[in-house]
Amino acid sequence: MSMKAPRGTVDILPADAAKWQYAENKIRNVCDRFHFKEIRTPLFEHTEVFQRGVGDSTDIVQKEMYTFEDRGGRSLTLRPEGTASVARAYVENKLFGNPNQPVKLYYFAQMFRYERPQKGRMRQLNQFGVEVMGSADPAVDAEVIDLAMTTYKEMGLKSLKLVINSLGDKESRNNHKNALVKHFEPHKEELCKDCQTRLTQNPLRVLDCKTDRDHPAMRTAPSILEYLNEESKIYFDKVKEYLSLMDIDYVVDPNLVRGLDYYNHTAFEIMSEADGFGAITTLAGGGRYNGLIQELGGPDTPGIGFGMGFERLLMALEAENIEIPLSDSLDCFVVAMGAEEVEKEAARLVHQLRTNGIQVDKDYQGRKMKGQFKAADRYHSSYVLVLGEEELEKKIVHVKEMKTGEQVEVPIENIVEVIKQKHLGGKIDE
RNA sequence: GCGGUCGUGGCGAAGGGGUUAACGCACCGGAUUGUGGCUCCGGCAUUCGUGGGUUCGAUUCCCAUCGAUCGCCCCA
Repeated sequence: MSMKAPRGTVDILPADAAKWQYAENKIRNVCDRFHFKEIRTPLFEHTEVFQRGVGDSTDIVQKEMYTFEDRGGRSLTLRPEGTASVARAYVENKLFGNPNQPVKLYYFAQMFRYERPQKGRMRQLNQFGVEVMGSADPAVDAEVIDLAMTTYKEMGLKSLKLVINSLGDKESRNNHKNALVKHFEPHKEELCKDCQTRLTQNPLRVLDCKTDRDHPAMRTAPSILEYLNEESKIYFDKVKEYLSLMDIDYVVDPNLVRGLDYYNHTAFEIMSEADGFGAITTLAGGGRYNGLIQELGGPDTPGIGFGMGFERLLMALEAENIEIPLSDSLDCFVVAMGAEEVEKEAARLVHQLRTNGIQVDKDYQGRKMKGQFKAADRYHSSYVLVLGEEELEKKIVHVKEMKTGEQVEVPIENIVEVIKQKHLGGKIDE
């Protein structure tokens, strides 16, 4: 086969699409209760939106973006994440002028990142995400985390771990950064290559390194939490307090460093602890980004949000053996057997039933009667309507209830009525 | 971007340099002249991811490439 979906992309076939719909409906329901509104932004943006929004030094911008030039010579990029786009929309549409602050938004969107695919990592991925812009209340941080946790819990997930940290405000971050450099500088030669470059570009990341995790200097490295100034510390304490009173369990991990430049204060990740989940355990991640909106040309506006991987959500459901209730049924299957006149009447009948709110299908493969019944059985059809030469002549149709095997004769003109009564009762709205 | 494993019919899965590439499931047809879920019989021919090489001959050996998968980096 030469025509294949591009690497890192997949087709979501009907059986799976039903699961997606189920999960999406659940999530929309949660968002509705939290009073979040949906926003849809373009699939691509000017490349600069991500360069400035996400940050030039990040992996995403440096090596993962799908960037192309359009026919007008503009540099565009398929969105690699959601926050920068939403922030751009917030600024461009002057949502900061809306009296309903904070603006609470959610989105379902595909993201694109040029990475090596593996389980739970695709080049085109789907995220559910949330952004709250316009409030610096720590209770909002808790609300956003609550929304994510509620979503997972209502899907039935149990093996979850919420990890939080504070990156502090600008002053705290700078002080910590300087302390880190000072701390690791004497050991620079002993650290891995990546860490040596991290030390100059983004010292925070050194703490996250797995290669050097056992280096003695790691243990004694200055924690960001020790460098939080009074204001940042109070803020973080309040977030934790709100989480506690909502009965949301969390673990503070001072080494949790989110990969995007725009984060400050609260950062969090939700991970799966289910057995055999794979190497990638992060289900969702997010944090506060108080400088981002200003960076994109808007007023100085605080914000916080998260991105939740949809593929990973479904993986987690599978890992915890959570069944998704899927309905795979059919009200009626019309079996037609005979000359063209019969086929014509069958087509008319199918149409008539459908326009009366009944779910109907028929055979189009030229199957014999037995084959048509087998098909009806595969579709789990409740009823089979048999129409042949005889029936056509007598203007009737045989209605067989598949579950019981009972079969009755019904005049064609009454068929809609009878099916509705027999099977669907008052369920159908006209 | 780096490393390990793998790539046979719709699906699952044997095999191994040489006439027609097992088997199971599914599907279609027949036994049952117009009725499903059981049983029996039959059918399912363009071929062993793709390209190249070695060879008298390759699906089986070698190389490359693409893809899948697991791990590293990093993240959803």
